[in-house]
Amino acid sequence: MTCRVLIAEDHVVVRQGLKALLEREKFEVVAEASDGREATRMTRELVPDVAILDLAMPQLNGIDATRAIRESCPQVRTIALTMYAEDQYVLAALQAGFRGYVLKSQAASHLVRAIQEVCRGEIYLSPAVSRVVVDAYLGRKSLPENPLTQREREVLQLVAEGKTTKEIAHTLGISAKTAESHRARIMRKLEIHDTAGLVRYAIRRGVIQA
Amino acid sequence: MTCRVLIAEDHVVVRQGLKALLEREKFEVVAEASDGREATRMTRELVPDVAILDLAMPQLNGIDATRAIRESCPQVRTIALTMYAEDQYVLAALQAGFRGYVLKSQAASHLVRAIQEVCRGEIYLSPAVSRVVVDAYLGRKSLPENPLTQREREVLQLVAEGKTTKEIAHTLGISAKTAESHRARIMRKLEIHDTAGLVRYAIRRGVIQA
DNA sequence: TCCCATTGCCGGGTTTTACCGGATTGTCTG
DNA sequence: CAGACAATCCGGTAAAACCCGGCAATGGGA
Repeated sequence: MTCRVLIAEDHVVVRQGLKALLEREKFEVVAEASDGREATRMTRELVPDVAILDLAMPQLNGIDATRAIRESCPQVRTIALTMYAEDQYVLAALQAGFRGYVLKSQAASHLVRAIQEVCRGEIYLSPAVSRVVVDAYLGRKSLPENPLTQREREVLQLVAEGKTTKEIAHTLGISAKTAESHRARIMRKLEIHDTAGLVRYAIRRGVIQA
Repeated sequence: MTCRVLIAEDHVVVRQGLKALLEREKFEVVAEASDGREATRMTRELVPDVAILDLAMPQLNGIDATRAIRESCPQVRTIALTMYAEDQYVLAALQAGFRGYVLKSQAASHLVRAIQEVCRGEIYLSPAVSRVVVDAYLGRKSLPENPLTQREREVLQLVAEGKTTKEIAHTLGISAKTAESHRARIMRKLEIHDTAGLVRYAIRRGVIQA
């Protein structure tokens, strides 16, 4: 079976690299798009079997592009190709109708496999993200944005600003031990186990600026 | 002329895509690295003609990797491959000794051209970044002085990535005590006295991404 | 040539973090 | 009302981070 593929990815070098790779694997790359809007338009015109979409694209992101594609061409299956493994992206992608989710940090063979499976009507998830989905199912919770409570976010911010536990306790008018528990619970929830990780998380989430 | 190339890029799919692309163009890809440290080690072992380095890599970023490469293998020419067109990255890259600077948003032909030029001893800049360089020359715009030494920046990056002192020592092949003194010296120089502050500094300076 | 910056190493100290337990109160919701 | 969860507090331990000295080899620049 020859599988007709569309690639949407804003970095041209990367996109052409993917194309070379897929062609070597005997897929037929029928179109390349630089942004989500172009991707939806080309999909309508050419109706590929599979559309591979980067999530981070100008004009229209991959999530919304898939929603658009599912409306106009429901028979076209889409695969997300991204560097993000965080649950908010994964769950949002699945809700939008992606049939595959592949991390850029995985080997190319994963992408090849994903295309084959999705083309056959199956679902393909990168191993690292399967866990996220199972967790979400078991918890019956599509974690909204932020699993942290108000109080925990306050503590997170102060930690990320470089305050010691003692200073945090003083600022919030609680005991040092309590501040410590908050910090510990934050770490458990986020599965981050060092201060540096908390700081990076806080910056990514916009809790503080670098 | 066959050009022996090393590719360093942390996202495996992207890296393998680039490899497929370059091999189609008859370059010989002699090595692939997932981080800057691996890239410098492989460069020493295999001495390629050209090393293509992503700027954003774990363990050791592309800028510092090029510095290291220029010390141990000055005959190896390096090309930066990145999504960043901001002057701080471009100028820092040139100061570090990169002979080529290609944006991921450019067509693959630019990368091919860059490899050919650089291999021949020339300099290659993506059109969009040439402007930055000329501006900097005309305006005598230079980067804010970075008070840290190469070694200190390496330690800083690892600290900001959440590595413990012991892990840093192991990574760099030095004693834990030495790693500790580096960290202490960094803190004294920058007048930053906590990990969180170091992480924010590292992100501001582009040593790591959030 | 002499000096200084850099890098690496060591001892010995205090403070803070990270992780392990457990407990109480109030609120909101099914 | 029961159960879940948020927020608070507490004790203990081992590891790590932080801070203070000093010392030695190196190699390049004044």
